[in-house]
Amino acid sequence: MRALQHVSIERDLTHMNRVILHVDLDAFYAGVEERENPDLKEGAVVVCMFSARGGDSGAVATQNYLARSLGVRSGMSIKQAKKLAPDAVFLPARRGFYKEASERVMKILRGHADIFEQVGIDEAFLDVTESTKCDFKKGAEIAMLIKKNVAESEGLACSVGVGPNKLIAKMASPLDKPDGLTVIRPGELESFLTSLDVTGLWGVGDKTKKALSGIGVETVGELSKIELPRLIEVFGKSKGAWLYNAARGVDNSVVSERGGREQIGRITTLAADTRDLEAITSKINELALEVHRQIDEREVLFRTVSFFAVTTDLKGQSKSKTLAAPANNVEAIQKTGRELINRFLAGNEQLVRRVGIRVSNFTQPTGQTTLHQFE
DNA sequence: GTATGCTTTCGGC
DNA sequence: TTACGGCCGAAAGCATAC
Repeated sequence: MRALQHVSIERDLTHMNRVILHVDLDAFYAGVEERENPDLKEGAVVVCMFSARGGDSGAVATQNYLARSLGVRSGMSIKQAKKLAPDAVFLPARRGFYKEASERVMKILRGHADIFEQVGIDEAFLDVTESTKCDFKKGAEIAMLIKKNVAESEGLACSVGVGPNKLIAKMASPLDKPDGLTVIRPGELESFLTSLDVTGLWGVGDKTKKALSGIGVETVGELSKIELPRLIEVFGKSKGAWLYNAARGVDNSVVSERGGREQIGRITTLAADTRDLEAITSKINELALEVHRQIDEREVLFRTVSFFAVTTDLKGQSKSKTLAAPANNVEAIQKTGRELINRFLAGNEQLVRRVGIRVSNFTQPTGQTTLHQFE
């Protein structure tokens, strides 16, 4: 009897009272550049991806907070950024260099986590439920320690959100940026969520906002008043249930270590717009070599190949094909790539500006079923 | 009808 | 309206399977 009670309490604790941290490096690329050259901190810094067209063709990857205050945003054209911040320093992005810094930071973060999950180059989730014994005060102390460690060893600022699950931690981390720390305890969920616009929920974008608007819902508080059956009726079982839970700050998704990227691709801007099959194919073949080098390194097989194109009007389109059997040779990428290029050209009349190729749907070369047969 | 898988688009940084 | 990278993962939308 006592044992049963103990089990059920323990299960409740793990389900309801997790302590999750979301760590996000502030203006990461710009932060690394500032650390390398502290004089940069005096002014606006814009880290750019220059295209193969030369001049200022390209887009902004990220900017420091001074540039941000002038209106510069990631994704905007470099030309536009130069109009907004003519005195800023414009630097070419050095991705490999940032990756090295990222790896050192992630190593620090991993050291503070019971369970660790890296997301992209500059974000991570840490489950610290065990080591804090579900104590949010201890969670906040770990967050402060992480911020101190990352600042001292890498000279970088980060913002941390602490919450009872991934959803809340992720939503909390940007609230106090830069160099922020925001803790949201289970008892504070309702007041935190109620007045938020529905798009404030991580996972709710424009599409879902419009659909919710259609049933008279604008804020998370309003969403929480809708009955579950109604949400399932409008959004289907899975998304309806997700919305129902999210509106209450409930999220059962777990922090779990990732095995590496799930897709590997390369994309580039052509020297001039074209619809020439041979020109596009030869560029894709080059990119395929690079993609193949990476999957070779990872020692994985792929089953899906995707071709991606941006046309003169700057609209993106993709074509993909899943192979009957996993492959690992560059010829499979190139051959399928050519097939997809043909399909794309057949269905589109625009000139092509950017092209890319990517592979996904990975499997391990030695199938586990084969191993299990001998166990 | 629901689950699953595949293709395409979207959106963040 | 003008005018733009290179990635990535997730969402959306559809087809097919059960």
